[in-house]
Amino acid sequence: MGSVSNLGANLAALRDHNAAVVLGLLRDAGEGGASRAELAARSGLTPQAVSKITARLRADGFAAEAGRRLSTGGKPATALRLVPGAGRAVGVHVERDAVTAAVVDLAGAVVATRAVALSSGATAETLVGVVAEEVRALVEGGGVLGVGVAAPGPLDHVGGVLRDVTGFPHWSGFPLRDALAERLGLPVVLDKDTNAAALGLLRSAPREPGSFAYLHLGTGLGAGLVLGGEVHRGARTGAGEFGHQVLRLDGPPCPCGRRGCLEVLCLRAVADGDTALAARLLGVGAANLVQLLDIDRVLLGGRTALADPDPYVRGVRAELPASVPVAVAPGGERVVVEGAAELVLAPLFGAGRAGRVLAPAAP
Amino acid sequence: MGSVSNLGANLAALRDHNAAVVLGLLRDAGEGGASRAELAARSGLTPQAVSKITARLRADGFAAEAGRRLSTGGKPATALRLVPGAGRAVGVHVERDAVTAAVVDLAGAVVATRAVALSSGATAETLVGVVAEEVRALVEGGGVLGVGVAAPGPLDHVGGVLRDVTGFPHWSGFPLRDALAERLGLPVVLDKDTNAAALGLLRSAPREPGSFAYLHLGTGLGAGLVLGGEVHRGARTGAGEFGHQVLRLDGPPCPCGRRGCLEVLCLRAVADGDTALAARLLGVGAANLVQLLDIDRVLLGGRTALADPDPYVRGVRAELPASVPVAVAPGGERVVVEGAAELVLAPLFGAGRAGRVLAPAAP
DNA sequence: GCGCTTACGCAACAGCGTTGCCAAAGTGGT
DNA sequence: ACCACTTTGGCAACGCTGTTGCGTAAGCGC
Repeated sequence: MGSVSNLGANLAALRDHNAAVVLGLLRDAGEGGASRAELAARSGLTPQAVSKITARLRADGFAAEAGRRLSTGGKPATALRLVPGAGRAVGVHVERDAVTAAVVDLAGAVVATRAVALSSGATAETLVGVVAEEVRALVEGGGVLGVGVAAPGPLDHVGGVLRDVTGFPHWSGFPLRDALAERLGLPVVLDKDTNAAALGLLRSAPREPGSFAYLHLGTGLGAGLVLGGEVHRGARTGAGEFGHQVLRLDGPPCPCGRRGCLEVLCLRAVADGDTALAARLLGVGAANLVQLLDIDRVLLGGRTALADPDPYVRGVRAELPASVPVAVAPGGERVVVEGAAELVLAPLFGAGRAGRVLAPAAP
Repeated sequence: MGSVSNLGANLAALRDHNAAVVLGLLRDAGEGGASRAELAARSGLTPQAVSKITARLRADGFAAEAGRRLSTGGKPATALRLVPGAGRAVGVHVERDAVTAAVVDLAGAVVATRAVALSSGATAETLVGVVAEEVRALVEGGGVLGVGVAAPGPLDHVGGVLRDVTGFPHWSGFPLRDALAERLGLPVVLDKDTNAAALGLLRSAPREPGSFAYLHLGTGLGAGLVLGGEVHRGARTGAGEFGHQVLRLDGPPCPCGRRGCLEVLCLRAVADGDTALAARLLGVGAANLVQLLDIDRVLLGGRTALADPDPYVRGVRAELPASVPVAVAPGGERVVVEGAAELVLAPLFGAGRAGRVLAPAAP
């Protein structure tokens, strides 16, 4: 079977799982909160189980009562809500020329932001220093659960190692996650910028169907894929190489070694100012992807697409079935930083762990 | 978060999960079986928990002791193995011109097979009758857990409904699963033929990495995708439309409404006898897919590919990174029937349910 | 024969969600 | 005002889970 779900589960895992499920429902419920009975209905747990679980969450400070609802014919429900301040996470967006960081509370609201430019020839050590400095400035309040770092791909999410980032060959192989974790004394998660964006978008629209593609058109062309409510990374975090699909056999050569890649064609059209062609190409690639994976909707982002979004939305929409909505990713560039923070928060809420819902027994 | 994993879990779910995990490990262990200590190490469960779980499995007839291992310095281990005869499943492969069925035991071994031709204008009711007849002839021994049906797409796996199967427009919308289930009095699962094949291949090589693509080149061109050890179907079982990716902008029109689809180009090359071109086209499509999803390996199947496999394997391999192995899917056409049976068996062994490892409490 | 290691079961246990029951607090009919 | 009813939610006892501590079986090496 799979390499992952061969794992047994114990009572502690059961408890943690249910706590995360309830916490996730509380977060999705937002400001209004949710009553114990609602939580029971949505989770499939018994009302009594929910009472016990929420009692633990309240004792730990993660949840609190928040007034009464109107009666629906019986005793009025007591609303419970997430206590946003019970924990924080830092998201860091590493770009080729800048580092942006933000602290986010449990509800996903941005508490503070920082940004700093990155000199063009920065070494990996310099990068660690800059990021550590930004994070330190943000975590002074304490209560920070961890740091999520979104960086340009390719990279290794599992190992936390950078690969051959275009323009920064000397970063290749650098264990950014562990270096940062040691320097900061905090847990660190590393992922591709497009994956972080997809995670952020997943968070901001939890009620939407389970799969979408975030297409990022900036200096390159990549994608973040959410399949079945989970970010799909692939074994080596290599998924999302959306730009390197061949759309024109024997087309112009691409640095990746093949010919007629979407990225080459599309970026050339952008350079030529032919936005309509670029949009059409993007649409054809999106249609390939949507057909292949049966994806529910498409979101566009990236500096180039955001600078003049309408023709891209129209062009992509024209190539897709009418059943697949196309829109600009809300939040602009901000989704990457927030998604990076979400890399830390998601496990608390029972997301991002479908394959390992139940961890093995502690050693 | 996802639409699926908002579900809480109770002790019954915990027990079932662990039982399935252990049963899956026993099946993967094959003839030789596995000791309780090995099961404990692989599952992460306590040895004592494994003892209890295997005691239940033995009491239910699913597992049995199978001799002693050699000592490794202490008390020799007692091997446990799956009892293959404890349950059976029927797999049915519906093609446009034939129906094949097979009974399979818990270990996946084929116990009996049947095949019958299907007249070209068969109605959906005729199909139900033919399939029911084949299944009835096979289940006489009893102990059958369910029936898995693999049919040409598109179809709806969740609803168990056929869609517009090429050449059989009158099948569209027919609820094959429920019709069969009622007629047979057995649980029925319906899935696309390519997905069944992928599931069968996943079963036959459980130790391999977690993702692969099964590319099926026959009268059409489709794919079965296994991502992270799970078959990826998409929300509407529409995933795997591998043949309708555009490889040549403004190429020849395709019945799907677009132009330059891989399927059109590839089938035309096949019709022209230009196997090398067909193979190269298949390879380019495969490379697009491998890059997009970070897939570990590629398996080829389908009548056309199997008739003359070498050029296809070579052609596809030439377009892929060297790190991605390409091979002919072992078992030929047989994988579809066996995979269909696996649709029934997989849930017993803890596979195919990563998103719903823990079911909600019983109503 | 002795010490050591490994495999595994028995018994007591802590902790999980469940069940049965009851109190609280509204609505709506009379 | 009163009563019947509905809905919310807690308390206590319970059944069942995997865990822990310890004892026993059964091999190896010296």
